[in-house]
Amino acid sequence: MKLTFQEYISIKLHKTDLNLTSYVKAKLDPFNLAPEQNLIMMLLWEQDGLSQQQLVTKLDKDKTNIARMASSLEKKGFIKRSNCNIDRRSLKLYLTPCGKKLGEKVIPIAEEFNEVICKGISEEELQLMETLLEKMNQNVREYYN
Amino acid sequence: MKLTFQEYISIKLHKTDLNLTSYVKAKLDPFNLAPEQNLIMMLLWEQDGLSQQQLVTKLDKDKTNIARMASSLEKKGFIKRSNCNIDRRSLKLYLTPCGKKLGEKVIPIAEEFNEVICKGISEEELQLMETLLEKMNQNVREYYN
DNA sequence: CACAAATTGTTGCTATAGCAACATTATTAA
DNA sequence: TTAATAATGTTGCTATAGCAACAATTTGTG
Repeated sequence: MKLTFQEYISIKLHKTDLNLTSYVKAKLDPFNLAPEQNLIMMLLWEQDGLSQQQLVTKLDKDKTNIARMASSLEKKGFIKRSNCNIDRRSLKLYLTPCGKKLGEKVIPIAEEFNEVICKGISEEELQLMETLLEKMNQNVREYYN
Repeated sequence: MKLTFQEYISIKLHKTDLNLTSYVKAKLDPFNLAPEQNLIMMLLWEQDGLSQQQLVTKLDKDKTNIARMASSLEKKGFIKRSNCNIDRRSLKLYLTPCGKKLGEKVIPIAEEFNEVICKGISEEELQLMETLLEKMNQNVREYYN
């Protein structure tokens, strides 16, 4: 079955993701915070003192990215990195006062963003969407093995 | 309403997109073709001789990216770029014999990929997913204006 | 305990992704 | 028809994104 370019679900998904990311980027620009860096901050606002490796697991990203984003966040003064006493290989990320204050401004924006994109979408539809996304992830994982 | 990190639909969408892209990347690596470059090729296999500006519109990307990817595809020998006679600002992209032959191998892979990720998902569910993705795009567009 | 293996993080590389500023060409307006 | 404006593409910048190779540290095995 020959598909047209527009028919690939992965392409639509990709475009939507880029579109949403671009919107987030614009919203966060005034705070000197890039979208992916914000994901790290979101996790730290939930739980301070995570290690880079923990962020790798939670964000499902390469350790290289995490290291560079963390370094960038440190340069901006939002976090401090310090070596873990128990495992001296490990770097832990701690919010600075500046980073904590940032959360008070940015978290409401993140929640508003979520409301905006979900407007007119029912709880059931949202739930199904999550299920389908997870199903796709699983399909890919299975195919790898 | 305070959301947990895992509850943001945009984050799940983003992760799924990255996961799918990473899979595509691995599948296309043997062909010396990056995922986004492949999108350009897909469009050219459908219709040869598109201009960079046409690709910008179809792919919803910045012209900078298109220019650089097109340049890369040209270096790899899959396409040739030539100035349009009617509008001399415009660059048109044409498949080389090598680029045409590539399509015979890669298009089946793209279709197989689509089947893999859609496994166990019904036509109705897929349709709803597309509708919801479009709805989210629309929500963002409206909020911009 | 000593050495092999795994873990954690960094550096260097390439590929997206988009903004701003610019050059060239085409179109529109006065 | 000339001048202002649009459109098309390029260059330079920053931010993801992930691979390979490496260094430092910890863990596991003999």
